[in-house]
Amino acid sequence: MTNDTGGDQRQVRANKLDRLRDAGVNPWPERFERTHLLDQARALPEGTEGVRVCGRIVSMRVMGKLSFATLQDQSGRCQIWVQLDKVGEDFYKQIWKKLFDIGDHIGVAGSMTVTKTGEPSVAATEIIFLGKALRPLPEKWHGVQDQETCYRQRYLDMIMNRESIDRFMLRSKIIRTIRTFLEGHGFEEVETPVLQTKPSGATARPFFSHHNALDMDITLRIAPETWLKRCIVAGYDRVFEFARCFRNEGMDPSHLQDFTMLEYYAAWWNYEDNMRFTEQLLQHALTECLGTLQVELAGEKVDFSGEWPRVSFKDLILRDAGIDIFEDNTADGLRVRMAEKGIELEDTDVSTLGYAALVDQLYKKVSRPKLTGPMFLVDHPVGLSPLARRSDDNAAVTDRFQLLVKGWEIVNAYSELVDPVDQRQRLEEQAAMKDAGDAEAMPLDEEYILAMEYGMPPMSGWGMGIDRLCCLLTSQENLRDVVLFPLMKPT
RNA sequence: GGGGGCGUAGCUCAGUCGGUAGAGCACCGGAUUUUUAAUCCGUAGGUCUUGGGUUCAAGUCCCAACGCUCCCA
Repeated sequence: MTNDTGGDQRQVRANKLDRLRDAGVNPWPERFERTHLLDQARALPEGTEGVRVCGRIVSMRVMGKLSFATLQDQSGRCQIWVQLDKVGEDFYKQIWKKLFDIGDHIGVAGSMTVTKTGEPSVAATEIIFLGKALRPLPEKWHGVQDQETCYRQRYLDMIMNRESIDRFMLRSKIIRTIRTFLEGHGFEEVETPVLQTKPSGATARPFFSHHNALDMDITLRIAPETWLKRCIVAGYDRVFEFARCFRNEGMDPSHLQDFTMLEYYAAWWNYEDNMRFTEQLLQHALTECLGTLQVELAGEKVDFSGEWPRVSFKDLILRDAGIDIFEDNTADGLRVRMAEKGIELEDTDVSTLGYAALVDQLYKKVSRPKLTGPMFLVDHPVGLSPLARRSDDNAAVTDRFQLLVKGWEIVNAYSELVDPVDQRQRLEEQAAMKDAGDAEAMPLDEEYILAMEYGMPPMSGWGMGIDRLCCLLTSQENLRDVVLFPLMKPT
């Protein structure tokens, strides 16, 4: 080939594809018999024979009769050493030099060698073509820097940026570690429906869809909660689910519409048992996955060791705003005192909020951003927690906790409400708020109350944003950086 | 919803006061038997996100759209 313009690198590679076929080389063969991952090969003693490795070519240093190339697989990288008189002159000059590109997949058979510069290398006696890449990889030194490309073409990000693939491997390990821990503590993994006839288990705006066969509008689940509690009614002692959930709300670095929530329910526990278990679970996960209980996030040290402080909702707001939220627990009373303290909630129509929603907004405004944690926020007002058990000591609050880290709510849990009469009443209040225009309020779910009426044991339930936890443990500040393929608008 | 930043070769980035579109890597041709950001010689590669406008002249200034991003709410 002489007059190739080189302008269109894809066209150049497409031409090489034809020439590979002309030379009798299958550009996409079906398999390769491998003996070692690349990092395993690197660790082999010098002189080991019969080594067969494979991977993607990520760099090539080609000379007249001798070449080096670096292969990459999931485990890492290893250099290969290609010598003209070992692989044959025709192959070296016509196939290897002319038709192999960075980005292609190849297999190499040979023996382990260490080069003069001390680099472990597979000295090739045979090179097997395993897959043509029609497009060039990004630049070898800088890789892909563009955030948009990293999200839209995550595979490029992961090919080029080792820390990116490491981050996703760590996410898998975190999930694996937690799953194993739960299984080791008597929890059964179950799967519950994503398609729902009405959203429940949280206060959030759902996605809507349509079921054609039943000609029925449906929503995607916003939480697996009421299904998992039905499992406890059914007789499971402890259940959990890694549940993909969907909430049709605002999108920012700490909220995605499509996210993974781990929920578990344990019969016979209360929320205090659950707080202690939460400490064990997360301390175990941190130790296993990071080897430390000190996590640095955005330049701030977060220490997960020991027992984490418990702070009540009331005390927290009293501390940060000087307001006792229970002194006059009406929306109007709270509005008056917020005005006295000069606290304004921009962009929110304060006059329409109910008491509970107002407390929630106040907390998000004056307290949540300041919290580094880890800290258990406890004793939430009843109106904020329609599915949580009312405290026996104070009917205005629930036996609930949230784990806060860096202003993020990582865990939400409570002693579950198992009283079907109280439950009905509270869902009726929610339904009334929904009728009054609160899009987040929970509708009344008769099917769920029916299940409750068959009898529930005392139990404590727990939910954790897996994506947020992964951000914490990988020192990321944007959820999209721990999601393989985040939703992007079409270009 | 409001505000800021960004969009130039496959990738990473320059581009001055508005005056011929630049580099490195990658690619293409050649040389090269211990390289590892290989080296050396020679080439080629552009709808400057899109659409309007101002101007003798726009990557550059103005307006709008699209996409990404950050902050505020």
